[in-house]
Amino acid sequence: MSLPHVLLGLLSRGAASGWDLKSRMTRDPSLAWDAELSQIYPVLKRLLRGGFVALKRRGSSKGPARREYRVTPAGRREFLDWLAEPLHPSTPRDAHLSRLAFLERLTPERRTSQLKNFRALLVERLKKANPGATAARRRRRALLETELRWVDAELLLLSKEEAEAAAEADAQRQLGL
Amino acid sequence: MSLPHVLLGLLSRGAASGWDLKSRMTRDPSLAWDAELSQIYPVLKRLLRGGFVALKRRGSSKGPARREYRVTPAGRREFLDWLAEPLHPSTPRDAHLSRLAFLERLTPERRTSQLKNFRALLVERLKKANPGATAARRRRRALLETELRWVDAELLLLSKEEAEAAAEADAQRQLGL
DNA sequence: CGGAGGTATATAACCTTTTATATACTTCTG
DNA sequence: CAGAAGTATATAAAAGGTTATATACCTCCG
Repeated sequence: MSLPHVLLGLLSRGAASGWDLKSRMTRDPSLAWDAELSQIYPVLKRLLRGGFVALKRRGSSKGPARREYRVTPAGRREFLDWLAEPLHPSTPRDAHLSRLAFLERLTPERRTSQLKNFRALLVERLKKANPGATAARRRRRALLETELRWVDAELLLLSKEEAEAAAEADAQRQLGL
Repeated sequence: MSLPHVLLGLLSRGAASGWDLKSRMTRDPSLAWDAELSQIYPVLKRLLRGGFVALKRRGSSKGPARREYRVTPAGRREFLDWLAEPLHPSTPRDAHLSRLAFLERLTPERRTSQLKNFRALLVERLKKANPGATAARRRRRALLETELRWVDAELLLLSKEEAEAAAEADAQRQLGL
């Protein structure tokens, strides 16, 4: 049940429409949250009915009229209460990483290619990572860097294994002669 | 849609009941997945109907009869296909970390106490972290260690800020004399 | 001027996950 | 022997999240 609170948090950085909120969430991965527009619109309505946000209609230069929301004092209070709740490190679900847990089931070649692909994507993310202006961004960057180091270590292990296997095959061939 | 595949993966480490699968998932955080029993039982039924697992009823020494499942060849194939899909680093949703993104909204004192609490929980997790027998476990451990270093850096920053603020207050007092 | 593409809101249908509740059998403890 | 606690399965209801689809207005390009 974070979405409403995250929206309140984003709104308290400045009034915004549902569309704006979606792009703010998508643009900033350090937020650790994202949602579809189809989820955002109903939540904004609920927040409006609850008095946590106020609505201002605004003609827009492009497209249909924008519905801009800003937080009310009640909304700010709700947000701050949420923010003050104790923080836990979590082990969130991750569809891709759960695959990682079974990596050893693949052949070394496939494992290597999976990890190389993963590495390339990590590097891309690191390039895009925002400078560490906030604690959350510094955290994100540090984690990405660690993950990169980890992939490299795994790739190294795999290449060593391969070299050993090759050496052994060589030795066998020598014996055969 | 990972749960069915994760269950197949766990089952291919050895036949198990729904109850066993739940405890395997909960015990191993490097899996990056967990689910409630109420979700596991229906999924196992679906897998059974689909021919991906086979059932063996077993009287149990304690409690009602166990329904033990094992993967079929079709299940193994399905699992390996899933495993071979390209891996992406992801930015999963995390209810707690999304709170972190707004940390700067709290007063420095509250921030410090939040981070100290977070730190204590991290240390606990690190203690429990399994030795790095698999790539996924090595990854998890590395990330936890990085997170710990990050919290310490943030706490250091905060204490410096506090010291500066104190010094300034001191200077003002001196001027007032 | 027709269509592609971006801005903007909205809803229905579907799937996944959580929470609540029920049942059954066993062992251990008071 | 009553009740708590652990093992085990099961289902219903609610909440949360994704995918698909519709509408509307604008600009730019051919």
